[in-house]
Amino acid sequence: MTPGGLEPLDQAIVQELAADGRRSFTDLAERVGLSVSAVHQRVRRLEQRGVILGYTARLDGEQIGLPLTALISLTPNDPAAPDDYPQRIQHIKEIESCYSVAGDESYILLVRVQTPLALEDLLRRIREAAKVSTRTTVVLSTPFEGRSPTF
Amino acid sequence: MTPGGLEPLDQAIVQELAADGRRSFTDLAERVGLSVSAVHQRVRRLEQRGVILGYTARLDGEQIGLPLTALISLTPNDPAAPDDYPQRIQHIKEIESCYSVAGDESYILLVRVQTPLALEDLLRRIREAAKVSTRTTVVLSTPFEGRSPTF
DNA sequence: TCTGAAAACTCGTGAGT
DNA sequence: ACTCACGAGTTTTCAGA
Repeated sequence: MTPGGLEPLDQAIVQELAADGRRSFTDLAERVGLSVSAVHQRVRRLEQRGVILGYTARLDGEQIGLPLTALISLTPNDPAAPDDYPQRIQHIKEIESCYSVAGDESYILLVRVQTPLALEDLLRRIREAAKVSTRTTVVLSTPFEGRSPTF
Repeated sequence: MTPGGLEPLDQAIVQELAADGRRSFTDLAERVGLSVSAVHQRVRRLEQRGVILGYTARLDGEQIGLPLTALISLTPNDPAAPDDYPQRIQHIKEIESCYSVAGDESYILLVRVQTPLALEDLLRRIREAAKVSTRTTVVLSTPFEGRSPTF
């Protein structure tokens, strides 16, 4: 169980911030048993090393007007074309995540839009920008999402 | 363009917090053009209404010792069984997100583990807990993930 | 890399418009 | 619903071990 390249103290800090990204240094210091300034230094170092990539508010898609979530699989039209798909589609704001995958398809995208019509338009833009075929799986509901990892 | 059930001011606040979940109220106040306490009130209300579900640090899977990401599709073994799959698998910590989907499969899971062996073990636990068949797509790389939505 | 202390800044609340 | 004001708490920096 555990060691994954990260010191126990850093691991504890990172886990606390994954669970609550707005936890104060004072609070973190108590939980991990260090002084406030030691925690401060460690968090800054974790940010600089790229262990912590950033902080975000998790939002309810329904309530922010993006009720339709979908997973889109991408298959290149021309298998010989250079593999620069992420670059070609990164400007498309509706794409939240992009995974390069092993399997029948090359990429899987997670997208959020307002309406079915917006999804149709999005698919057209993705196909044109990346010269790919798409296969779309609509998300009906999200039992849970973005839970913080345990390690 | 825009109105999705959220006031422009709330929209601006929420967008700032999606981009940087640790932004201070002072900072937010300047950006949206309100007093600090007005922003404070609005953020509290957004949290209570469930528009903001929480805050998290985004972490680098490689660096925290969970380098292997996978997408797992679930198909019920017994199509007549009650649909309580999320409940049956929510205790499994490696599962970060769970989507109920339209299509050939019933659910798609996003998971993170240390090693191929840990993935094998995880699949066994999922199949046993939920009485499902699984189809696994291994993530080779993540060009981008968890980008904040624009709305 | 840690601690402790001081200064600057931010939070959180309450009163008032 | 917003602003202003104030005390409490937090962040940030620095010297020293």
